[in-house]
Amino acid sequence: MLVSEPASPKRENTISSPESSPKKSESGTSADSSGTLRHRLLGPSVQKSGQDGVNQAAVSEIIYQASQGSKYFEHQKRKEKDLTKKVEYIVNQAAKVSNQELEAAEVRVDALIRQYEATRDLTQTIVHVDCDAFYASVEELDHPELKSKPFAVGNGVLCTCNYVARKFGVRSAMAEFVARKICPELIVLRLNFPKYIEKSNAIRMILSEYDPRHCAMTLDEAYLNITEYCAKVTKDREEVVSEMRRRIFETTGLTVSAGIGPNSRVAKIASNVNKPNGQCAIANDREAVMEFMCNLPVRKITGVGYVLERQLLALDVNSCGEIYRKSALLYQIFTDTTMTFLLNCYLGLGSTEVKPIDQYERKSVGCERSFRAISEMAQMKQKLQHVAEDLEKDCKRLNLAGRKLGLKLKKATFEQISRQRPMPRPINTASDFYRYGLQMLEKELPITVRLIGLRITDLVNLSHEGPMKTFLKGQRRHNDRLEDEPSTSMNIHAEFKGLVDGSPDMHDDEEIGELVMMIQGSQEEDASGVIDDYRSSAKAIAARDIKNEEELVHNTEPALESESLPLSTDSGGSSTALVSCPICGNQVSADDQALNHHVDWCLSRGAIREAVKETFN
DNA sequence: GCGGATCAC
DNA sequence: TATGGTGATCCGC
Repeated sequence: MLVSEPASPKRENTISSPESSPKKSESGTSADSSGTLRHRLLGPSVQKSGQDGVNQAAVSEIIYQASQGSKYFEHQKRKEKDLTKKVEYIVNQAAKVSNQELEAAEVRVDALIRQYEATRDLTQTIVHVDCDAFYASVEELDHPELKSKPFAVGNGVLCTCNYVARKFGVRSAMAEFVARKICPELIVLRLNFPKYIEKSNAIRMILSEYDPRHCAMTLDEAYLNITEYCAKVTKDREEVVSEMRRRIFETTGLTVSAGIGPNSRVAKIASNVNKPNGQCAIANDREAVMEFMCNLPVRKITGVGYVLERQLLALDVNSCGEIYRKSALLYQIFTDTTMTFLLNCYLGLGSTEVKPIDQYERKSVGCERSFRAISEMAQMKQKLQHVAEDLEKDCKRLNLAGRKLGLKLKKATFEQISRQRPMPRPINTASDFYRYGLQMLEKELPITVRLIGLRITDLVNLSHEGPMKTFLKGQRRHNDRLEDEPSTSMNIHAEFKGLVDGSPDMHDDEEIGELVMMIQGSQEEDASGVIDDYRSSAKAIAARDIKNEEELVHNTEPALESESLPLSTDSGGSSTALVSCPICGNQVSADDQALNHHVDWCLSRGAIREAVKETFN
């Protein structure tokens, strides 16, 4: 059943003209970057829906004029120049590739394609659901009079805007002052998360009926596997999704768009096709999938951003189908990782597994803040302190500590620098964050910064139980662990990477007990001996090197953060006493664990972070 | 392992 | 006058 023969009929002959790229006439140093710079300044949401009648050239000119001369503008200009240089380099490299090399590459690429093709799974029906202009639509429910007026949600930078505003060329991620130049009558509302969270929960409640294990990526986006549901109700998948969308609209007043396909990649891309308030289904059929992908502009592929698009275009790869046409050349230019990613896109392959977001293990937690550029130490200390306190809050809430601390600075010029340092022990307090962060900051002086951020990695999970229980648990035997906590995010990472069982991805219980004591106990000063002991006992970090094969490339799977659970998904099923969530006001099981979990989710920065999301729609 | 970059949202 | 915050991953050294 595995068709090894690529469907795409033609592949560009290796003996193709080396001088076939017409647009290289301009020597790109600085003169031609004006055009691409405008493109860059336009931002990431240009090709999104709702901008049909927009005069992009005029909008682009206004943005350019409004930005010109600012530090931000100059930084973008530098970056654009660098990129142009890099693209030129790549084109030069491409010209040097010999026909012999191309032929050899062709053989390898074909082998790769056969290998990937063999993984194709057309048995699942995956749906990607995407709310239309989510924040804006929620606001319209409370302010119906806004429906006919251009308005946006955000603060300084727009998170999203309604479709009226989009007609003017207003977009998400646009600076507010720029947006007002484009659309002087624009109304800007501030973010109101409790409202968005509540609506999001209501939507997820409905999604759960179609797939209790759906994956809520953000407040306004989710993946479902409706294979089982369709079988159960013996209904057509399009009918099912249509009904689901109708129900969402009837109960929340919000419209959503959906994509249906054999895997998440196809579903995700398809959900944008008939936005807003539409759906698009791609049959679980190899030809249908390949055809759908074939004419897709490369920028529409999730994972292809501004930079990769520029590089692909320079190699005359405009559409997804052209990836195959140029695959031998691409193989010589890009890394294996990128090549794997591109070929999987061309083939329309993707993940067919959907699982709840809380099954993913968080790898870092951080906090950063922008402000007017400063250079005095006293002021920087104050900002650092503030960031450290915010980070502590998140750590406490998530019950995490970190073995490494990272400092991020953005200079007044918008140039960013980051410094990272292993800690003598896992840390999770503001005072530690501040102290060690300050040490790193001092090494960068003198400096003028407009942003300071702190982030911890190499996380230690302190959750579930208090230190005592954890300590006791540490005394037990290895075997006890398995039947213990069925759901927690401990070993999921390993499972995710296909390691499943004996993977030493996390620390075992003994280590955790030890860690808790170290953190809570010797808060002061680095008992170096003890620490070295601890560190040397740390297990080998598997995981990283395993991605050699298979996808996992460019976010094949959603890599997400922490807790996400709707209401009363509570599996204990015990007494179902309900209380009101203090955050969203919804009814939640009064069960301690369930309630805590829900509140955690409600407060989650992951949810709040949505503030700045919706980089499109 | 670190720092810079890219990407998503 | 003026352009976000959180998290992940990849790549080159």
